[in-house]
Amino acid sequence: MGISERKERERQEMRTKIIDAATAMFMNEGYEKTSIRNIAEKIEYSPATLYLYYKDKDELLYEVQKQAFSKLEEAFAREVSSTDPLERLSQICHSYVHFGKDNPEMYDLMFMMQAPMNSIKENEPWKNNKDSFIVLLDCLTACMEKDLLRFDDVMLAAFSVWAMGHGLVSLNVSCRLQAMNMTGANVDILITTAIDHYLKQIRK
Amino acid sequence: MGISERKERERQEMRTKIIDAATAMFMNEGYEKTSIRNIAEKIEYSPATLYLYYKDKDELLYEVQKQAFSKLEEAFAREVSSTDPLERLSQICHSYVHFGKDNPEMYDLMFMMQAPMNSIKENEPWKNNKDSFIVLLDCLTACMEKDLLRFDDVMLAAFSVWAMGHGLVSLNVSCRLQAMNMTGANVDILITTAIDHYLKQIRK
DNA sequence: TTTGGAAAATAAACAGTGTTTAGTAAATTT
DNA sequence: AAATTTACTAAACACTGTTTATTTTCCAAA
Repeated sequence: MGISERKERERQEMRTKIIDAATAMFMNEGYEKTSIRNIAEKIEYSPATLYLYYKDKDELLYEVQKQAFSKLEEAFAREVSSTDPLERLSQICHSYVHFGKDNPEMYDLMFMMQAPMNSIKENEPWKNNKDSFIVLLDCLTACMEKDLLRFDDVMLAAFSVWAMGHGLVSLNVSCRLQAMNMTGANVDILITTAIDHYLKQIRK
Repeated sequence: MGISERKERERQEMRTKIIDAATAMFMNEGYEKTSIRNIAEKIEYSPATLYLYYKDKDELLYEVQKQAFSKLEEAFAREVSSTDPLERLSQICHSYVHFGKDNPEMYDLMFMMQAPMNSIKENEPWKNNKDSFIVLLDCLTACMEKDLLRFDDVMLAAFSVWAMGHGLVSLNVSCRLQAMNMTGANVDILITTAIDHYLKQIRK
């Protein structure tokens, strides 16, 4: 019978309706204005309804995070095009930094906030970032097969590059770059310079 | 007359009483359990009283952050002892990482959370981290005077080292290292290895 | 020493939050 | 058409940060 299938389809439609609204509010209105009640109002349902589709707010945030990672992967697909491994690595880094600069709220949700990580079951790894991490991992593997980098271990290389990129972006997102007294465009230049400098330093 | 002086002294005592309680709760009970009401209960005053001493919660968090930076400076004073600039740089990095690992809630407040930064006046730089940043800056200046590092600009060097250290620590604090499937002690080793590797890479 | 006024502390309320429960309305099955 | 499952929601609960009006405490002058 096709009726239970329709029900299941409607259920999925409702789920995407919710996270689409949540994602949009997150990007436009920001984290502050994104409450269960506000999301419910936007999709014209009662707040309690959201709990029929998601266990709690953390689980909802986890789904929004998943959406955000899709957007990062899209950015990679658009901006990482070179066949030269080193050039690819540079494109990945700059695409990552660019994404963080343009979507600070999303970046916060993806890499900084504690909340969405609470809905991950014990002994189950976080896998929302898997695909985008693999992009980096594959690129570094290609680099190291050609012996282009000052690393012995691919995992260590991936972790190091990620940490540097994340360090630069997150210090900006969390407004800690006020430490060095510079504003706006200067910060962008500083971050870009730092990334390029780092890529030179790890090159053989 | 000494009476207004006593009043001022009592006012300061009350202020420290509040942030001491807040700091303790932050470190022991964690961020979740640290509400204005809970702090007020701990020091046996009404919640409204706190607002006679601090404008809002963000300002309170900013003061707690200040306390946290004092603790980081103490850690530096204890653990950064070498006269050799490169060895000093290594000590600074490891002390920083160690601090972040042992005080994740404090680290969050110092370098990741948005909240405490909201109480900084426009056009006024963030200065809670000034002293600890200067420790790094001085060390790097000494390193570069002896031409030991692959950097031209001290500020760029400081920013890069800080970003790398922060990247490593904050990805751990925010539980994003579940990405690489490893737990507990392995993560510590990975972070330490990454730091040491980085220090080698930036050395001339 | 009593009284007036300033200063300090608070009770209670406001507007918001995430979440649960009990009850209603709609859709499906019998 | 009646019974039952499903979908939804109104209302409440226990919190949150913050403000206002009121009370208590303190000090200084009459």
